[in-house]
Amino acid sequence: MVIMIELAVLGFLRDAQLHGYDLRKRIAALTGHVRPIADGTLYPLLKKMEAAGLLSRSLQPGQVAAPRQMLSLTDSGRTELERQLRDPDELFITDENRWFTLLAFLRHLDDPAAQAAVLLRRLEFLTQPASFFWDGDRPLRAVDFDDPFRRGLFTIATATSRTEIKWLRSTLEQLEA
Amino acid sequence: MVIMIELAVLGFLRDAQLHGYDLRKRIAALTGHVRPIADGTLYPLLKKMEAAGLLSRSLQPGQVAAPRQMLSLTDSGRTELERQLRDPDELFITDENRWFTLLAFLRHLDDPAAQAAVLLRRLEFLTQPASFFWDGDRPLRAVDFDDPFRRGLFTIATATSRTEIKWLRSTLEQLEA
DNA sequence: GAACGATACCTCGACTCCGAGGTATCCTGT
DNA sequence: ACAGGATACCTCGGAGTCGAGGTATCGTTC
Repeated sequence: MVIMIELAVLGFLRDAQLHGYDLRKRIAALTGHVRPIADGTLYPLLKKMEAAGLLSRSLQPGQVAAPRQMLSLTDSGRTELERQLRDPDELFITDENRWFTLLAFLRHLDDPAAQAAVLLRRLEFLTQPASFFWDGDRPLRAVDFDDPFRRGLFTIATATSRTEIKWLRSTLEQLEA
Repeated sequence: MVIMIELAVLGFLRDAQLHGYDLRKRIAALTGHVRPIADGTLYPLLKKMEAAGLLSRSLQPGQVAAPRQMLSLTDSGRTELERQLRDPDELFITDENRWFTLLAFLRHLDDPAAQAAVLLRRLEFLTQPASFFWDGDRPLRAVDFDDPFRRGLFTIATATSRTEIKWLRSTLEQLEA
């Protein structure tokens, strides 16, 4: 299982040096409304990433009270960010919350072709034949249900896919121009 | 952390008795394209749910070869399903994959008012003021970025929310009629 | 009879994440 | 001086999940 917030940590630190607390707040803003991240997840991860040489820390006086850790991305961290952006784990392609995290930092890939390759993966995912329910080999559609909630499921999934597919195609055209 | 697939197990078994292998395939169809569930997650969970009295198992000859376990929801399991549908964990409201699981089985709540209450929670979630990025106290919008990917993030999130909000409102009207 | 493949279920060590509880620092108010 | 609050960071035991490896059963083929 891939670490959900590692990419966010790398991405935000690529944007700018940040204090741990600030970083926490930015991650919360990006994905926390869907899925909050506990301190118990973040701080050990920061520690681990420092140990792995992905980021460095220096202690500074706090803004109001407590001292704070200034976090900076190392060259190694930068490389790791680019690696993760270029070749993201499948869950970053399929799970919306993770996909949004990926989008938030994709500009840090210099190569439009690499950016396009990532978008293509998402496009393939969204355009693959899929259904939530099957009758043997036959995918069931909204009309197969007299249940408004299952109908809603299809309606929502179809509409949201359509919107995103449109954006993906349009953005891919720009990247190839 | 709430068990992601427990609701799916309860829901599918509420639909019909199923063999473990069939159940696995249905869950995979419902949510597996986004997030596949490992056997190591499912089978111990079935065991745990049996121990908790939520489901019962009886061994049957397999369709082709190996013997299979026929799984049936108990009255207790039924009650637990209704409890989870009526008062779902917050993550089932906010995380799309889980929300879809919830929608798939919401018809098993008899009370339209209880169904409506769940939809209202999702509506509140989708209509709350939110942004992915902030500048101090100010939420940033798509126009604040010249980065096409962050712009896309807002575009996609806004459009998909709009679609679902529309469906939610329409369905709530039907439930109240 | 043995090997293989398909069906069907299981375990285990490792990893990720949670939530509760905690520590540390500084400033303000009593 | 002490308590409380806000800022800022940390740990730990428990829960959920993964992926790899495994067992069991039956039918088919050689």
